[in-house]
Amino acid sequence: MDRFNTFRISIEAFYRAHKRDLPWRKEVPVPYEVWLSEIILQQTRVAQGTPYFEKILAAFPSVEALAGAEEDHLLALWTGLGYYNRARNLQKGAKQIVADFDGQLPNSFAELLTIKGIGPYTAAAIASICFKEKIGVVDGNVYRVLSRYFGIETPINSSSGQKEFQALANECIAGTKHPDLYNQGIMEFGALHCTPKKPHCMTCPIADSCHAHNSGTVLELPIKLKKGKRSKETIHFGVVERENLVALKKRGTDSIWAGLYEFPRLNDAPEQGQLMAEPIVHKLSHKDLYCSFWAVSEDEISGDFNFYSKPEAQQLGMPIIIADFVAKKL
DNA sequence: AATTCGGGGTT
DNA sequence: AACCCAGAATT
Repeated sequence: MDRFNTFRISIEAFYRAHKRDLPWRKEVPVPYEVWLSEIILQQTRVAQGTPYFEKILAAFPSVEALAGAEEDHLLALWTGLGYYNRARNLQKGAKQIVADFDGQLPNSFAELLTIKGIGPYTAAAIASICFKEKIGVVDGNVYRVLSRYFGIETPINSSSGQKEFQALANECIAGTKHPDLYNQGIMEFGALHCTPKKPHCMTCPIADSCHAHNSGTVLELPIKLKKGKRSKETIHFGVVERENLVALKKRGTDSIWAGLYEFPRLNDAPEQGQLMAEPIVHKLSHKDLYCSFWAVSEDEISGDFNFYSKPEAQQLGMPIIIADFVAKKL
């Protein structure tokens, strides 16, 4: 029994004992539902993403429905989830699947990779869960579990590290009869047991053979290269109200909040305008946004904005900071 | 190889 | 305040 198989068998046993009951986990998985859930869960905790999965699936129950959706409708349902290009790419992918694959998810890792928004992780997840293909998933959980168990010190956010961990993941899954079970198992093990800060080593079924545990380096792994400090940005929003309507402007496809609606921006604090609340620091993972909301007249704003009622606005995709302002202050 | 995409939960 | 989350696209 080699080290890969010992590890894999323990992971599968853990999963059988501890698997969570999630809406997209079915006896016979539905590829569309697995795809949708995996896109939503990118860089997103299961607990945060699950309600979004439920309401987006209800609104768009099939690939065809998703392909035919109004972009603003999809983005409205996505509001608050973040990484909004996922939603836009999801719909591009749906159109691709309708056009090129007769509305059915392709059934191989290689073909799945050709779909917009599907990268190595998502392709491996769908291929293994739905079609039993033996490609290892590599997500944040897998980096942590593999680096600790096998004692890998290559930085996980380097391209060489990504290659090395993918190869290792593929070695681990190679001997299984249940690729779906193993791949979900290692993620579940990372999420529930081999956690970042307080791993449950005292009750770990594989602590005896874990390199990090035996060398006292559990909390040092995985290695991740530090990134620079977050940048700062100041934003002045111009809030123009007229007869229970408010001016909103749809953002372009570049930079943050692509395709979302927001109050038209002002270049600077306006000469004539009323500050509606103390400036808010909206923290993104890579920058801090210092946001001020100014009540101004229509001639202070420019560009192709339109006026919307509050209910109309709430049918559009908005950054959460704008959605909250519309909900509470208007 | 680096950077840029959100927002919320944990520590 | 720092870290992390069922990552991918772009430069």
